Amino acid sequence: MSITLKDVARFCGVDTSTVSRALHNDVRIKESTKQKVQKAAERLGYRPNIAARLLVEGHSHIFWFLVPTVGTSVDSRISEYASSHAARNGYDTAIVVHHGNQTDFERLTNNMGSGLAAGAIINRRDISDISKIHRLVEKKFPVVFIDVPVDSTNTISITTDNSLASKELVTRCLEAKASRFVLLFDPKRNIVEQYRYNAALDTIARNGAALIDANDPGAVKDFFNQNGTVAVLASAQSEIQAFFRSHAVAEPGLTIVAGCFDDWYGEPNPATTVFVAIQDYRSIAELAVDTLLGIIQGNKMTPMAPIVTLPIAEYRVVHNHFTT
Amino acid sequence: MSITLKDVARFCGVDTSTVSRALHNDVRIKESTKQKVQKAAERLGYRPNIAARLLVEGHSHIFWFLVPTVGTSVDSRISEYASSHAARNGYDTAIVVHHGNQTDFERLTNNMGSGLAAGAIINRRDISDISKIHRLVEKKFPVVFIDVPVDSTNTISITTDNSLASKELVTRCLEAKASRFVLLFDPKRNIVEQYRYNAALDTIARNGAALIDANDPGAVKDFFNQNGTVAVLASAQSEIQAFFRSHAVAEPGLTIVAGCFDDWYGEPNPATTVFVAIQDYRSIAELAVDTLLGIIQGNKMTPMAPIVTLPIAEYRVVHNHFTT
DNA sequence: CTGTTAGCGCTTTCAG
DNA sequence: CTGAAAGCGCTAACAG
Repeated sequence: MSITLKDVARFCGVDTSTVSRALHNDVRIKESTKQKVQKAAERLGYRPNIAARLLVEGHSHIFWFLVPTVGTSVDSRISEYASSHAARNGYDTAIVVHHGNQTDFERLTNNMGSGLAAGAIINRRDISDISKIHRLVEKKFPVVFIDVPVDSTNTISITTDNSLASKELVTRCLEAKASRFVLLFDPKRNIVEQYRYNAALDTIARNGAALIDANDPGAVKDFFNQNGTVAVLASAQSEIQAFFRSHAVAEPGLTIVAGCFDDWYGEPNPATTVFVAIQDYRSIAELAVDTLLGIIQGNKMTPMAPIVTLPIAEYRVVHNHFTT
Repeated sequence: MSITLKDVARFCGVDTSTVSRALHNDVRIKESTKQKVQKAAERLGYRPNIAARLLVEGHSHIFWFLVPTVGTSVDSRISEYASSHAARNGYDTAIVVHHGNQTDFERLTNNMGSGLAAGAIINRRDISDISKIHRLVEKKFPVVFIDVPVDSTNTISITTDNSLASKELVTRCLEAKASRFVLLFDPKRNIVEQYRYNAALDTIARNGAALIDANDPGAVKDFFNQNGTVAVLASAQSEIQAFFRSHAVAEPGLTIVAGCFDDWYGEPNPATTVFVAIQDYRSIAELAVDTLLGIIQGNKMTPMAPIVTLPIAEYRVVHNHFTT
């Protein structure tokens, strides 16, 4: 068995409550006993039993960060910032993966509600049914949604202004003289894709550029076989790259540009330039944590909109260093 | 307040112990009361208080996966597999980030030892002082190290056979006719880099190929300005890419190949081919989880070596689709 | 300044 | 088959 308060108390010849208070730096405890107790605790290797503390206090100091997967830029960056910011406020962060799997999601949701977590930041991407969460929220469990918003009056979502970002990416491509576009956003996948698709579509139409259907092989072939400048837009690098690899040919008179979100690794070939909308991970994370803290402390000072959208942090431009 | 055992008990007109047993499907409870209790618990929305359960049972069913950062391939892949495999064995996994920061690492280590975690899988990359962990291990806290091994008799580490992998990468480059090498491994950074560096060095020397010093600007310039085939090896894509971008020129008579670990995104230009050693994330993860379970169950059946090395899962070859 | 006491919600003997 | 009672380790009134 490990060392408990009782052991330290016996060792020091005081009561457990005195030890507890001494270790919490209670002002009422004499400095000398504090020293004595703290030394003893250190020497005996005392570690508080979190479960017992939790049971008494009724709430933990751990946030859960519920994500579909680690390993995507959004989730990993936001969780890094969130865990740092939470730590600054005395909370630890546990990142928990739901694999986009409804069963896992609900099991984890149950566990959250069982007192292990003080609150949760949730990316519900790939999860369709979040009624369990709504039940938790009704029971005052603090929850903030992130990235993929939820449209409901009693929840708060924090996300990037995807419409604005998508519009900006199209604009950059237009400035780079693109006159024909392929959009790889899938509006049926989720609301984020939908925003990105619609805004891009709208901007393309407004500027009289041409939209080519990515699913029409003839049109796509034609897309890469004319002169001029073309643009390919998607949420992720991998989608653009897969599209290039299955369709693109390096034509002398053709210039290819691309636009995507979050990140671009490796060289952009055959594209000459890629515009990358880097989300403001830090602001999203810190706002999520602050909001969660506000809810926990019953802070109704700042009545927030159900969905808060933040602008893109930076439009990074990746150039081709090794021309095709 | 939330619904407790007592509430359910009162609602059913039975004792709390009966409710507890009914919900655990205890054989001694009459089928009819079981039904009644389970229905009531469901209807009232009863959720067990994990803290209370933990307090009496003395151990949780949560593994901690302690990583320097999420967002690198190794950590994210392994944690995905580990969390799935743990779930199959009735354990949840919390991924906790130590940011390669000694203070965070030790605080989290303390928390682990406080009963919240049943055991931990640790990637101690970027953490120099792990004496706290050794103390935990002495107190029988189940720990398995992963990726970056620890050489000590009372801990178990699971890692890739980096020497073998590095040797293989060099061999592939040699087969691709590379005669001059640059190694970007940093043997001073950690033991993994050291293994990779030494094995590569050895294989290059054995085969009579030339090693060029990456820190000598003149030598590097010369490296890219001769005809023939050259190879650049590193642990991560980003290092190779940065090296290319600051030094490489596309020369007609020069062929560039590269070798690295874990992943390659985007196009490989100016390299024509990249050999990627993909670690066996799944085996590493599952072995780590199984080992942890073994330790927890006091399973001394399989006396393991302190460091277990696994072979690479796959050598992926990435070709240049859009030639320079 | 410190000890006594009660109780957090649950599991688990021990009785019956 | 079920109830009574103890106790996990800790915190927080309440006394003194």
